[in-house]
Amino acid sequence: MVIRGTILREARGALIRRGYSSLSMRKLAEKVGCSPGTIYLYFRSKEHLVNCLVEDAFDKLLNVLDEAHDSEKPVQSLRNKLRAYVNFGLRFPNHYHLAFVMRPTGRAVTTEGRPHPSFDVLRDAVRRCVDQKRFPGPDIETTSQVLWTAIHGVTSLLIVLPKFPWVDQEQLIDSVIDNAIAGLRQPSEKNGRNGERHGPE
Amino acid sequence: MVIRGTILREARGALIRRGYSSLSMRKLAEKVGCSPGTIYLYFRSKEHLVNCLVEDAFDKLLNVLDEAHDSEKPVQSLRNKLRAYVNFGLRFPNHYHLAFVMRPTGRAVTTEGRPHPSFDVLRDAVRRCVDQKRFPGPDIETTSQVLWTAIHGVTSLLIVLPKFPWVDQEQLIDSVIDNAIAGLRQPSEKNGRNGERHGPE
Amino acid sequence: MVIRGTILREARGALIRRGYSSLSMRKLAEKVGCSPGTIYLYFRSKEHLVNCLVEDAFDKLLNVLDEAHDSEKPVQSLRNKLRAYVNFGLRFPNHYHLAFVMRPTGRAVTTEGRPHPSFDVLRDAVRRCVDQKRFPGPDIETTSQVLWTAIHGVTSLLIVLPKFPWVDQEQLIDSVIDNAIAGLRQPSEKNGRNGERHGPE
Amino acid sequence: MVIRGTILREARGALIRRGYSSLSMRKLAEKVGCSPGTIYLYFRSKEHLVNCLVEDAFDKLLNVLDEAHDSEKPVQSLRNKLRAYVNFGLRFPNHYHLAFVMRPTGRAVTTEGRPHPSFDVLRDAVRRCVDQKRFPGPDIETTSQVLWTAIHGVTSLLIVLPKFPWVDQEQLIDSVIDNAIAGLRQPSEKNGRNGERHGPE
DNA sequence: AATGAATGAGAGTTCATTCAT
DNA sequence: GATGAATGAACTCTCATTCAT
Repeated sequence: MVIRGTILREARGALIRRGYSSLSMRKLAEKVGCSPGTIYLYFRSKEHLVNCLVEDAFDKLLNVLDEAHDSEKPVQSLRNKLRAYVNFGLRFPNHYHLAFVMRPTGRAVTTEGRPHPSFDVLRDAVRRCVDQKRFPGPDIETTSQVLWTAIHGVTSLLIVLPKFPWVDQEQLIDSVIDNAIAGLRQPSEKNGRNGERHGPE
Repeated sequence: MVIRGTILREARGALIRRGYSSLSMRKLAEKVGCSPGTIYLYFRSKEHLVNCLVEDAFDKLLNVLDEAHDSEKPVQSLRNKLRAYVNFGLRFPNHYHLAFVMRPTGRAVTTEGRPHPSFDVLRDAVRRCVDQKRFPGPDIETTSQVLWTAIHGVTSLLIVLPKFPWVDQEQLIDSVIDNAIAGLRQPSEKNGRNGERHGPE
Repeated sequence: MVIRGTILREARGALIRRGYSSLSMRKLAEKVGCSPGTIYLYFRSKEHLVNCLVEDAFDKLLNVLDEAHDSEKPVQSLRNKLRAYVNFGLRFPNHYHLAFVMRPTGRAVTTEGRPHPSFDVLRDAVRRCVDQKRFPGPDIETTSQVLWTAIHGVTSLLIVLPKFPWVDQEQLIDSVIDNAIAGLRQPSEKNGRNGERHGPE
Repeated sequence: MVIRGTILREARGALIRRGYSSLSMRKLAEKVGCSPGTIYLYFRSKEHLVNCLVEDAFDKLLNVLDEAHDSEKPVQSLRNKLRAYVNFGLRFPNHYHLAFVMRPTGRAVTTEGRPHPSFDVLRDAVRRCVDQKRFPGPDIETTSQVLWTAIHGVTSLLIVLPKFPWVDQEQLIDSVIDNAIAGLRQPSEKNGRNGERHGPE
């Protein structure tokens, strides 16, 4: 069964490097050190193989979020989850890319219209903050999605554009998380797209 | 020369729908209504064609940001730029995907280590806010990158996961932008990744 | 366009020799002297190629039957058609095999439940015999089918089992046709499958 | 040893449904419920397996012909054999197809240039008719072959072209046999392929 | 400027078969 | 006896690309 793991590992790398269509079962077999047919003993098809990769990525993410240090202070706890999310993306960029950037099928992230359990973890952490009056907003769903887009933004850009002249990476990530949470803590000023309705800025 | 534009247009659509490797020069020629060889009169290779697509995408983005309504109120002006960025991504998901999601090499987004001019537009807008004391932070570069990751996060997720059960899209985008700017306006509390150093949360 | 003919010719031979599934597009290309892809410039798929072969076979048969020497004596005319049919099978065993023995799809011989036009030629010849009182039977359709099965029997067996210790081939064919027609000329004794109902035999 | 029978049975069905080359040892094993390797314990190779199928088919046919109800009336006896032959083909189309239609080599039907014993049964029945003066012709071999081609014709066409708009099947078969025998009973008019030598037709 | 016929490489997949266990 | 993992060759078909016209 060690060969199955090898296939997954090699496939993950190749998939990110070259994209779905350029992931060649033949070349993959060569890298793995087996014959093309052998892969089909473990995976029904190329699509099945990629689906397994995505599933794995989500499972891994869910584990990471679950295990993120829980604090009695709910905001700190949320902060830990957010940071764990980004760390996961940076330590397993292939997994992250698979799950949220490449999305060969997009199936895994939403099963039948419901978000993936890993998003539930995030939402729960937000809910606890609201329950304990740390955040004003009543709209837990919106808040959760805002936070998710924030950390996805920094994670995916760092992965996809590693050569961009980023400021210090740690500082950037901290700033993103700090800023997102800081924004939540004060009563939101609703400043819609039409803009310029309030006082001088 | 009209044929060149047709090729680019059809290629752009097909590229996103099917991915780079599934973009077939033969099928492209069929859609365009010319022979396969004809494409090679305008583009050296498939790679060259795709590079041209990416360039175009960035040019288009730059135009959009430049033309975003400038206000005398610098924060409103920044807000307009951010909103224009998201709008660009949503109205031209093909371009956006090409420019910021798909290209693993990120060649176009950073030419020789320097950010693309469209990022300069964003940084300038931030600088004006700081100059006019709307934002406390002195670190313009970090602030700009934080804002970029925020709007990239929401833009790319909306594009990549259209079936996710998002809250109302306009509301989400507004919230993201509001929250990001709100966070900037108050003195940031530095709450590092080790967490739990401050008072009760 | 000469290459298309070459492909068809080589494919016909290989198809009979090795059967549909063993007809290899690669090997075919090699025999033809072109690359595998070239075949696909002329035929959409392997199935399409084989269908063309079958169509051709039927067209050829129809031609042969149409051109069979028509006599003023209707039975002689019928006899000529029957003999032409067998001759066709023996001179173009590949075509015949394709049309009536192998039948990879079986489409060609009956289009939407109707017999192929070449069967019409045979039926017309029978009808003329009946019209001119050479044959007693009123049932033209049954008579035609009986004759067809007779000549198909000898044709296909001669093709499929060339090594069987046949009596002289010409004599056999003549005997088959003679016998089939001789049987028709006398009022048929209906001797059902249960048998032994009539007088001593 | 029950497994050997299962293999043969499943193979027979698959062979006809899908053709020789599409008969997959792997899928066969799956249907049988054993591993691919197991089949090779009973059959040296795919070819060997198919040869066994053909042998079986001939054995079965021989049994059927032998057991066909023998009558004291020799023509009726012959008729019974012919009818049994057709019935065999229709009740075991897989076997029949294997034995007389599919095999291009025709190995089984002629072993070292001699006809298969099942043809002997037919010839014997003919011989008895001639011995008892029911048939005029002295040429038993030709007569036997003529009869064989007749019943093979109707049998194989009914199997190969089930969708052809045949007249009632029983009626057709009876007509074929009646007609073949009727033809034999009257002195054959020798009307060769050059035709038109005799009186008006 | 444009074509269309052609190519060689390579894609995913299935095959009959082997062999250590 | 029987297995199941593995193989290497073969499959149909599509690809980006070239080039004589």
